[in-house]
Amino acid sequence: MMVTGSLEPLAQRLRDCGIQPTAQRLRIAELLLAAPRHLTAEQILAELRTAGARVSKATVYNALNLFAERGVIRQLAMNGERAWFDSNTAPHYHFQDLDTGTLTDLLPQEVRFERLPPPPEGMEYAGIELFIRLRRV
Amino acid sequence: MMVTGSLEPLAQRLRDCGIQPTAQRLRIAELLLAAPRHLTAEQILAELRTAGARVSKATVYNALNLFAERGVIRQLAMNGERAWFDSNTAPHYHFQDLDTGTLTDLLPQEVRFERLPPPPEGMEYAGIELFIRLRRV
DNA sequence: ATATGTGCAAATCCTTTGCATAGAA
DNA sequence: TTCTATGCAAAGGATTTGCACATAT
Repeated sequence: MMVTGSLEPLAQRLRDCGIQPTAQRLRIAELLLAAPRHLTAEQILAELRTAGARVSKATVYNALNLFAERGVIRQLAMNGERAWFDSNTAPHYHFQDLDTGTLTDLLPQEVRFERLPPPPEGMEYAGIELFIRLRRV
Repeated sequence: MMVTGSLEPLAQRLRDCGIQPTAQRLRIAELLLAAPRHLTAEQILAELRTAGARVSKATVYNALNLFAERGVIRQLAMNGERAWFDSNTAPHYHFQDLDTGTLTDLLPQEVRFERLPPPPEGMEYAGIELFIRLRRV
């Protein structure tokens, strides 16, 4: 798709990841990447529709999976619940409020490891997922 | 239920957690607690049935949720996938093989934090979940 | 022209629920 | 008896899939 104006940098970013910047994908990317956010697929669909966009649920899931696979966003693991998508792909970790399920980014400098195990023979690190679960006192 | 023999210590452990040691619960607990393991609900159901036990899926889920709630086992969060139940409730972390989904325990001394953030106002730590994701080189 | 993406509805997977029956206290 | 657990099948929620149509290169 031919993209002009303020969306061009976003389109280029998708192209750089080998993703065709279609209209729907741009809207989804815009939503997530405008600011660092944690959103579920349903939240994204709802926001897009409220904003008057014509998008289907399948397309939202397709786009999110594709983005995550190409490293544009990060998919976060929750206990059995729905998946959250994080536009912050820099290494960072999360607080998780057990009462509300809400995620909060930790600053990278707030967590530091003194020791980590070497990967087993023939394997390499693909990422570190760290949740600090919180409950109300 | 009246329990005798080798299952008595297990039954007592359940009672200590306020869980009635029924026949089904004992079989499920036995499966998980005989050795440290990571199992899904379906795997447990399959193992029990192969072993000739008469258990329903609902009972397996009920028991696992109850055990996890009472701290007998730990439920692990995976990316959108099904839940895994871990019989090791001591603080520890995991390797996760992204190709197979398999989890491996890390020894507590293999990970050490040099710095962790203080919990936000009015909140307290409820646990730390750490997955080191691995891929084949 | 050919490959790729989209929308819709139906299908699938995992987990929970409702309710009648069985078992424990 | 009274409370709790079990089994079954059906319901539920999140995500994927199949396929016809639309859009991109």
